[in-house]
Amino acid sequence: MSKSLPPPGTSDIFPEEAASWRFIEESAIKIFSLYGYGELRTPVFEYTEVFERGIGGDTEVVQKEMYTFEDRGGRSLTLRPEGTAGVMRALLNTDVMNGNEKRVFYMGPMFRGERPAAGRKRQFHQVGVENVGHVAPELDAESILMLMHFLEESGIRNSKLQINTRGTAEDRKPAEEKLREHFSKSETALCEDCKARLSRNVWRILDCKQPQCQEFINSAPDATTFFSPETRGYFDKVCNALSAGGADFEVSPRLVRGLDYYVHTVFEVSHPGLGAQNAIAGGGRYEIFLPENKKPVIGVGFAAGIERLLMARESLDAGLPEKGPGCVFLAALGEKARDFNMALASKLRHAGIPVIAEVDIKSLKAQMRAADRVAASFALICGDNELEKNLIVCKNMKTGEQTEMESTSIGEFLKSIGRWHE
RNA sequence: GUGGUUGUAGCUCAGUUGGUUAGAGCGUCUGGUUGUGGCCCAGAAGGCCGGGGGUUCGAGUCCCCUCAUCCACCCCA
Repeated sequence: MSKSLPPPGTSDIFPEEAASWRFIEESAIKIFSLYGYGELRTPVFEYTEVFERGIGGDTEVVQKEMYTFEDRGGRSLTLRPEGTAGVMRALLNTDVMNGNEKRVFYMGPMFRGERPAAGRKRQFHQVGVENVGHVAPELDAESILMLMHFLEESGIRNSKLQINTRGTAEDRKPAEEKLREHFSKSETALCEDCKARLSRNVWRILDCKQPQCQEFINSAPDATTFFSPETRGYFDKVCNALSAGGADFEVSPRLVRGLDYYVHTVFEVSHPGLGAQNAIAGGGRYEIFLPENKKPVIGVGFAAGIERLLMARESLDAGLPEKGPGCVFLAALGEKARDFNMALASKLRHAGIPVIAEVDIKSLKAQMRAADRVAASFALICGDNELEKNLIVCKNMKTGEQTEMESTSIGEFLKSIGRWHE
């Protein structure tokens, strides 16, 4: 076994696989652009407080999953465990706090010190979007519709969209009381985790998968019924706009998300092709407090896990768009021909034709095998005979056809017959 | 962090109750007459059997530790 594996929970993405990644990323750029979003690139690490305040100190993520370190200047920095907080921090430098709407998307690696499992890495990758600075139910709905559009573009079928409302901070207090009241009655029967959640965060009990808790979760009151008429009206508008946009969704009063900053609409998309970690995307409306800021930044957005999107695609046997033509392989017989090929390779590449040239002196048989292995669409063969007459042998690897031609016109010929310019 | 699983060639895996020079398929390389790939045939290279310790006359096989993998819980994307 190799001793050169990357650290736990990370992986190397080789070219063949990277093609699928790029497909997802390009789909994201294409679709998000259709909705007026532009890319924002923020650092992969931030001051630790950006996440502590932005995500919420009570969350699992902040408490035990962050990669935090001190830099040489004694600053406490943290590798970003999610994208939203850093984006908000960056947008603070704009006029977003004055009600001006900003639409941005991001993509890149995130880091969480969890135990790796199916669909979970320590370095994982997300694409996400944020609509910041403006509140309207239509924007919540548009964000969700954009997510579904993106999934469709990415070739991901059979996904399931669930939505819920978390209300506002004021809405939650009375609802929380009712829930605590309900679960307190059966405290001794709850699982250990839920007993702790009873005081720390009752909402999470609704999310619990332990069998012994299900009975009490099912009999729990629908928390949203305790929310204010305004909040419920807001949520109705989101649902109506979603229906109008043609989205299939399910309202799940028990959908609770693990980050503290959510208010009003929350949503999650799951896919059957994954495993225990079946959420491929999730998000919602949020109010985020950052260091030195009294007012929260408001917005709505989501993130999708690229690894999980790829798993979903794989379960569907989704193919990639047709590959372009292969490269041209330059075979040489002898050192003179090899040197000639080096110069020719440079000319062809500058003409936009991808070229792999053999640098070692070896048998033509071996070189043709190599050409086949790299899936070359043409092989150009050059030896002493050709050099003398300024010719070159051009072999079409697919048909086996072979023609001799002037070496000076080979570039034009290849461009006319190949499809590299497309 | 808690459980379980696995760890033998570049890859996928065999290795019987511990017993001589550790195997297969695929891949790679070389050949099958002069300068031609894919198919076929022949041959070759390539393994501190994850690492360390122990039991034994003898360990890839048994025991302990360690590292890593995969999966589940937790939580999330």
